[in-house]
Amino acid sequence: MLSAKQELTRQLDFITRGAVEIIQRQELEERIVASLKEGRPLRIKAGFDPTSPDLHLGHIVLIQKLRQFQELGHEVIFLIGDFTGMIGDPSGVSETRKALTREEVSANAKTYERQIFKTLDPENTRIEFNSRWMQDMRAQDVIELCARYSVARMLERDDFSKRYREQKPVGIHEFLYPLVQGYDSVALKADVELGGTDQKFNLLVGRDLQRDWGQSPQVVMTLPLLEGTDGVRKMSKSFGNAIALEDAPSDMFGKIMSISDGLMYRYYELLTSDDLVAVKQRHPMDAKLALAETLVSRYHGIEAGQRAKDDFQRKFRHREFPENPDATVVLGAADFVDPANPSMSLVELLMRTGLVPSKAEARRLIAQGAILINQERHQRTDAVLPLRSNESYQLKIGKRKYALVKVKT
RNA sequence: GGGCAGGUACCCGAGUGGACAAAGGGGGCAGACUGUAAAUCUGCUGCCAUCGGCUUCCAAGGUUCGAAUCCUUGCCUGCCCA
Repeated sequence: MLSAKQELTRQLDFITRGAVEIIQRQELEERIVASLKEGRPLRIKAGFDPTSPDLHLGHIVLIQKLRQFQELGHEVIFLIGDFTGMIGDPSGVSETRKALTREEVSANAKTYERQIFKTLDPENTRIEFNSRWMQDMRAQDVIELCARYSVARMLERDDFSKRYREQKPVGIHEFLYPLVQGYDSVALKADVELGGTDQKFNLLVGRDLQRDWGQSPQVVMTLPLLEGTDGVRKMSKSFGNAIALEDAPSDMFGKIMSISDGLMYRYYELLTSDDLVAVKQRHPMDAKLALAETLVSRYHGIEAGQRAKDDFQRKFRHREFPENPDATVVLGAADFVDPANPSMSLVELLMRTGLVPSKAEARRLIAQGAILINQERHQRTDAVLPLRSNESYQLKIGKRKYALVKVKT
């Protein structure tokens, strides 16, 4: 049995690992002490915008931290910002976000639950929606909430002031976002709130508002933002650089493999508990394969992880045709002018796979030498392929797309 | 309410009557190189078609042989003054 002091140290170490900033550390310590003494778990809040239905690896950094709190016996509140989602978080963006409709928000929110429980323990997770207390607010209440903050303080935010300086629009409703998020902490009586480093401002508003409402201000803990596949910007669906938890195993595997080595170590650091020193001693490619397999296994099962790895090796390392091509086209008699001597233009064939957006694009790909049929390169844009009945053709389009064409006449 | 500046392809942005499917950059795609990457280099990047054609520069009208470019109205954005 650990002494109270040892237990405190253990919890603090565990909790603060990987955190960028803790405001205030001293307060966190006091809360844990009180929690231990009273046997009352801390309420840990983290909010998520249901702006898009897919959680991605970037969210996992935070969710993993929630999990750790959970392991220590604290109460995790997974707050789905269905109300705030209709405003759109202005954090770090250079333009007004598109607001979501109520329907979109609730549809997105549903898929969240399924995804987070691959990391969190459903038994000990409280899911809340901030519409619960926000939707019944009267105009008067909203005005009172607004009165707690000043425009000057809002404009302290870099993203607002930057947009303002650049003569880009800032909607008044966007000022409401941090206020509502802060009020959520009041409504939930949060002890600790987690967020990405870009959330610092919003998180701090929570402290101010809680003070106004006579609560002791929550401890704010910020976590690093995971860079997306481009290695530069934070992972975000709207940047198109995200690896979604519900990406198909082969996609997820492929996306992880395509990141740079430097970024791979970052992913190791933020998404796994592996020893970084040991990881860096491995050959980068082996390390990357292992990372991809680990992550795919985590979200799709061990078997899927292995299959994705095998498929990847076959596809890229040995340049073999994959077991599950991206498209399969079956051509029957009706597809040919003369079924006795079936043939089809290469352009048409590419279109049939659905993997090429337009004929112009198909021609470009052909001319650039991106098309291989049964290992053989075809570079004539006007090529017409004679096909044989009951035969299959392996079509490779560019670096990573494969289609199987079956002729059945 | 008044004044001014704007709205150009996925994004940024040049173009201010014909040579404009529209410079340049970013992004994306392809090829080479590699470790499957990253970085680098090269090419491509509206759509359909065989020459050629079609639809684009906020929207709708108009002027003109001809409009992204000029005019009118509308919508949207920013700034300044009230």
